[in-house]
Amino acid sequence: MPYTKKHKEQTRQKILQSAFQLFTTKGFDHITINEIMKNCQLTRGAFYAHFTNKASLYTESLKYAASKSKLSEFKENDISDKTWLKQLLDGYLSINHIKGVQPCPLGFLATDVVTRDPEAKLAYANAYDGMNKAIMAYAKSYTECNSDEILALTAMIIGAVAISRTLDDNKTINQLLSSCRQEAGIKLGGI
Amino acid sequence: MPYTKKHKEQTRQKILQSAFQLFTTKGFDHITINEIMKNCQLTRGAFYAHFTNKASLYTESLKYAASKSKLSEFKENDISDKTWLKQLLDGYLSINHIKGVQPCPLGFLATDVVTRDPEAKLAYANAYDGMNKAIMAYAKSYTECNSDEILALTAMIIGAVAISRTLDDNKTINQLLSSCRQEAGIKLGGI
DNA sequence: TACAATATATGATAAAGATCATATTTAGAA
DNA sequence: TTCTAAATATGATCTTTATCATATATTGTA
Repeated sequence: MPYTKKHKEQTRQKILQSAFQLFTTKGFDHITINEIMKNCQLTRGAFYAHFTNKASLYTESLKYAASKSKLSEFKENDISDKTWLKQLLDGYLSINHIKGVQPCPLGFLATDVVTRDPEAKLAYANAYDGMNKAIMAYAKSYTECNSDEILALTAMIIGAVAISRTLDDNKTINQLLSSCRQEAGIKLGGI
Repeated sequence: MPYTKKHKEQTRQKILQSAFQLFTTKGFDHITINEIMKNCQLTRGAFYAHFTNKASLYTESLKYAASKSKLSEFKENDISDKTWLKQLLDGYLSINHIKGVQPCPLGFLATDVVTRDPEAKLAYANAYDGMNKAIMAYAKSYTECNSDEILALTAMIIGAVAISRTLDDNKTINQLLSSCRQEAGIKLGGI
């Protein structure tokens, strides 16, 4: 009985993490299984001991990321102060986020996921739902916003990330991000 | 001297139109040159008499669409009434738009364009700039909005389109679109 | 109507990359 | 230390598709 189950599970998670980072920043079609495996010090062949194919890895990596997301953590905590909002805005709408540090799939894969299989789209939709729920929960404590206003707010935040990533000029990006931080802050009762 | 220049130009435009429709709805990597040509009753081989390669077709089709966009028309007209806003919101934030009728690349290609070459990104950035300018021009007449607020508004609108396309449930889509129409309408001085 | 130049179509090539089949390595247990 | 089953690596295959090379079709003009 070589290798402990723990070891395999750890390897699996390394692959998921690697895949998530690369898929979100480059998109499904621009990343090879080779690259994903190399990125976590493994090789192509090992892949198929863990996943059936590339498409399922994509879906699994989305689920994996959602399960580790800070957004869901926030939801569980009793939100007791406004630091959550500040963290959200400063983290999500930041140049660091745009450049790929802890990317959120909602903004990064908004177009990419459209052409994926139903499972992948479902994973994306669940993450989207989670984000809305988390912000709605916050808004309930601190604002008079109804859920429609939160839907629009979420679209703005995700849109800002998606658009920022298409732009080359950092000044333009910062202006966009700053505008959206400002608007979101106001809408959510101040930071 | 067979074929008039006009004929070649018309063929070129047919290809551009076909490419734009297919690229925007499916993304660069999920459309083959074959499909683009078949979609306008031509075949693969004819393609290279008009364009050097697939990447340049993508860029050209973005420019082509931008040049025909209603957004730029709006900018040129003296905006004399509020029908422009109504048309924008009802057209852009509509299920018809989401489903691919006259797709706008800003929402449809937000992620896709990130991995394209600099020329394609520039074409996208120009279209984005055009949209902002058009809405800013409108806002100047009808609201007290500053340009930062318009940047956030545009992000919301584009984000709403991008997210809607990822979702399968029409009810959810309509709710999102309706929320954003509502918010945008208020922000821009009522419809 | 026949020609010429260009547009279009067809067949060939070649590269990339997902997946499969097989070989090798690893580490825990006897 | 040796053995074994699972994990990992390597090599081979096969499909897809962009692009190239060549052949055919078209149409305005003489």
